[in-house]
Amino acid sequence: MNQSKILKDLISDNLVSDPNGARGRLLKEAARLFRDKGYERTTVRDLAAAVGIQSGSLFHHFRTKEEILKAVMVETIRLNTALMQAAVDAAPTSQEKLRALVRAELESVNGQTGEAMAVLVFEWRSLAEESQADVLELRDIYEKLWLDTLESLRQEGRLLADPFVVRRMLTGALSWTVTWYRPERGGLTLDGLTDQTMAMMGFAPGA
Amino acid sequence: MNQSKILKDLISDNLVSDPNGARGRLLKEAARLFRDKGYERTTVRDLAAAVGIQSGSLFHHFRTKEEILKAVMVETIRLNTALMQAAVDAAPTSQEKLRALVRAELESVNGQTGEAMAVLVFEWRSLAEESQADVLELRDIYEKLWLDTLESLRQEGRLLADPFVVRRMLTGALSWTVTWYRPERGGLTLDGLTDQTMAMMGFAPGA
DNA sequence: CAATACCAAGCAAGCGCTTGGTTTGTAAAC
DNA sequence: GTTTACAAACCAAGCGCTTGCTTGGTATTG
Repeated sequence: MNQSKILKDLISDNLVSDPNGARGRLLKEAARLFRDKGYERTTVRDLAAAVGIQSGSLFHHFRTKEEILKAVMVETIRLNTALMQAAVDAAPTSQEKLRALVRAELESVNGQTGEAMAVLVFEWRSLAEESQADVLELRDIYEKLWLDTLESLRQEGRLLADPFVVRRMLTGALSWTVTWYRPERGGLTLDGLTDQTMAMMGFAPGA
Repeated sequence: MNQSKILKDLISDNLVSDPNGARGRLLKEAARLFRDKGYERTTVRDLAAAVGIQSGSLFHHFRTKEEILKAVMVETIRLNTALMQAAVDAAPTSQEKLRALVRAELESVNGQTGEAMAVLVFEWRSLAEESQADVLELRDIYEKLWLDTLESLRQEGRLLADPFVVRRMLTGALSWTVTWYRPERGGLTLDGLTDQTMAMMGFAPGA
């Protein structure tokens, strides 16, 4: 199952918005603005201007500004859970599953959905506590993918550290790439960056 | 040279504010508030109330709110550069130097100066661009400590990945601990967490 | 008696959001 | 194939509130 097929399925199930529709376009622009300027510094007037409507008209689609932030996060997490699930299923061994997860997360963070993923990481505090709980529930689903894979490696003796700790370290390390990784300069590709991440943990490429 | 000696030297050189003075107390409270609520959500009235003065009186000590943010960052980076320098100097081998750096950064992030370090990481965007340049200059000094150490390990064949990439991965991973590491629960000490970090990279403890 | 530290009051600007009314898309009714 | 009906999408205006910061004056300190 390829990536665009996964996206289409989610759209037809109403789990993520069609990026060509009004709602989807707004969420895309919102993600970009929230990442670039931060949620607090982005005004509803900025958001409205980005999609060419008046600020008041936003509230026809969303009840509050915070609902926009939550929608960005929820839809992003849904899409990426599906992508990661597919990546894991396609890989045969534990080490290859880990590589697939690292690669998928790097792509989430630095690719198409990068803006939204950055928002998920850096604008967490701006979500109301009640909304945080809802999003956390979704996040647990895909955290399990990581933990199962890391647990297998641990049992195979190929990982020295605690899977829980490693997952959290990787969350930080991979998310942080959004602040410095620029594929257009330096010649480091996403595959190259994936190899470097694996190498950092002592996994030689192709082994 | 122990930690409180280092702090005292910096204070007498006017490089960091005495935490008992008016300015130092404000910066400490500011760091806490900025970490807890974010820079934008923290008002000058919040800051003033935290040290028991009127909001207008803040501007007797600082010209703008942003100047407070910058001061938090600059003083934190100065202190931690000095602490890291001491930690590296005290360790004999490359691996022990790396362990000392990891340990020192974990302590910066999760210990006394943790609030300010979290601000340095997560409130970066709220700094005006001009201020960012000033702080970046200071940061380069202590980044060099890391790169020199990682470069040595690389040449010894004990590190498979590129030092630049590893340092950035570690920046993310270690900073991120501030969002989940709670020494009071779970029984994982800072030393334990340091061991886990080293183990993740394939360095067994005490080797 | 000067400098430093502070207070009380408030201003101008910007914020999220509301309101009442108009346009646009769609599809059944005639 | 034009008319009617109606909801969805949007605009223009602005309200009530909060924001960072200023001002003019008063204690406090060496």
